[in-house]
Amino acid sequence: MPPGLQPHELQRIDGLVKTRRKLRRRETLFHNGERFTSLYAIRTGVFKTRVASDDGRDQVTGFQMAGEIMGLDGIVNEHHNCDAVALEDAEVCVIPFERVEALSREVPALQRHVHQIMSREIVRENGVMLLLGSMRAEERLAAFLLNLVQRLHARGFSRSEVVLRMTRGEIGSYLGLKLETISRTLSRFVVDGIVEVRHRNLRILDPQALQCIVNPPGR
Amino acid sequence: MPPGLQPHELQRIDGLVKTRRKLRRRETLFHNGERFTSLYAIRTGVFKTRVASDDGRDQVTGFQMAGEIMGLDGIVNEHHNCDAVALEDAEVCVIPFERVEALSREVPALQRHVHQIMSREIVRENGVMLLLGSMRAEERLAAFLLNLVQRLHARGFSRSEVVLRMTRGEIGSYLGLKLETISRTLSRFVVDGIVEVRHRNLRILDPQALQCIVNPPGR
DNA sequence: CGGGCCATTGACATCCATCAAAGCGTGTGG
DNA sequence: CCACACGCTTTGATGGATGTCAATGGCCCG
Repeated sequence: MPPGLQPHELQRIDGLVKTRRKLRRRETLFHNGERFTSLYAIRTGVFKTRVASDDGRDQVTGFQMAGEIMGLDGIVNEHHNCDAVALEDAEVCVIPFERVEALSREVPALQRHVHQIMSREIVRENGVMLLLGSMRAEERLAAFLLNLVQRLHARGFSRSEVVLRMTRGEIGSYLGLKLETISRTLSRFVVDGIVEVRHRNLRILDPQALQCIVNPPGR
Repeated sequence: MPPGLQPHELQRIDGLVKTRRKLRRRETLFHNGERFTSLYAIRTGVFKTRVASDDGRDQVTGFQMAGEIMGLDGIVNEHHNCDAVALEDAEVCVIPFERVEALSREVPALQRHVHQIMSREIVRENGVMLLLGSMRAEERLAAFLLNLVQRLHARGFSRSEVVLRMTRGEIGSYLGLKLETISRTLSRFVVDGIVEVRHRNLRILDPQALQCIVNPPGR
């Protein structure tokens, strides 16, 4: 939601949402190649988005959580360019893009908001490129964990405890690493007293140590 | 330029361009952290964009050429999030973003066009993530070369000959590899009769072979 | 004409992938 | 409600791809 709106504008923006859609774990919200009509705002649950190359390799391009928007990749070709899969039972708002375009012609604050959301996604992907292109396994995982708790904390969750909704393999795909490397690197963090791990429950004991791994002081 | 416009609309869109700006090789069009006011459309020349981590590592996030738009990353925070550097003498159109927003409220075709440009950039970055996350050095370089000639060909240049405007180091940064790896991999392509290389002049002898490297038949 | 950047190539090191095996949970069906 | 099976995770051993360090050579630009 864009900030600082008049009540009547707020009401109209509320009206953008056509329906809500519930998904069970593993269900896909949209598929690569599917016709694009709507954006999706996550109400509850965590999703992953992934792209695939022709020969079957795939790459997780992001993990999305409450309040985040999916489907922006579909605008350019009128067809979605990735899959969006629910990692747990979830609910999304369906927002027909035509309505977004129509209303944002009339409400500059909404127009600005849409541009910012798309720009934010571009900036996020720039960061992932930096991570994939120049960081080592330890650094990638540390950056991932910090990003995850930071986003969860912004949503009112603990600053230190996380329940991972994704598998080691999915984390690995996102970070350009194999699942064994994720597992091993996590184990090393445990030995070093940086995190506690029990299955998918993770507690960050020493966030500063993670920060140091991401940003080696002398370099 | 968006397609299918009325003459008077075309004229107004022409009016979006405030000024032009010429740059010499190595000059930067905008810096990370600089206040964002405008988008830039390339008229001539090739640019690179790059982001940097706090500790000084940097990552080339793209190479841009005539007709492409730079600066979209600046919208979200009102500040640019990367550097844009001319790789050769170049000229750009300066397009104040406020005007874009104002006019696209009145001209739906322009609004649509802006959305598509941003979405296209998101899709492009998805592809780079796939490349960085899951491809081997040979595959990355083959994909890079094919993408380059394809974009040059779309601009009326040869389908097989390229003058690389960037160094091996810059290609390596973009592809998440070291410059020695780029050099070695190129040399291997030469030995295999796939390309000819003389300094920055490159001729693709066997595009199908490159395509096969990108997309290994059995996988 | 000279200097510095860029590129090439070799030798070696390192990190991560691969292959493999075993343990643990979870959830599903009987 | 219990038991089994499958998926996920962990851990070890090994290998391969790419990074690192180093030296040389060639252009291009000044």
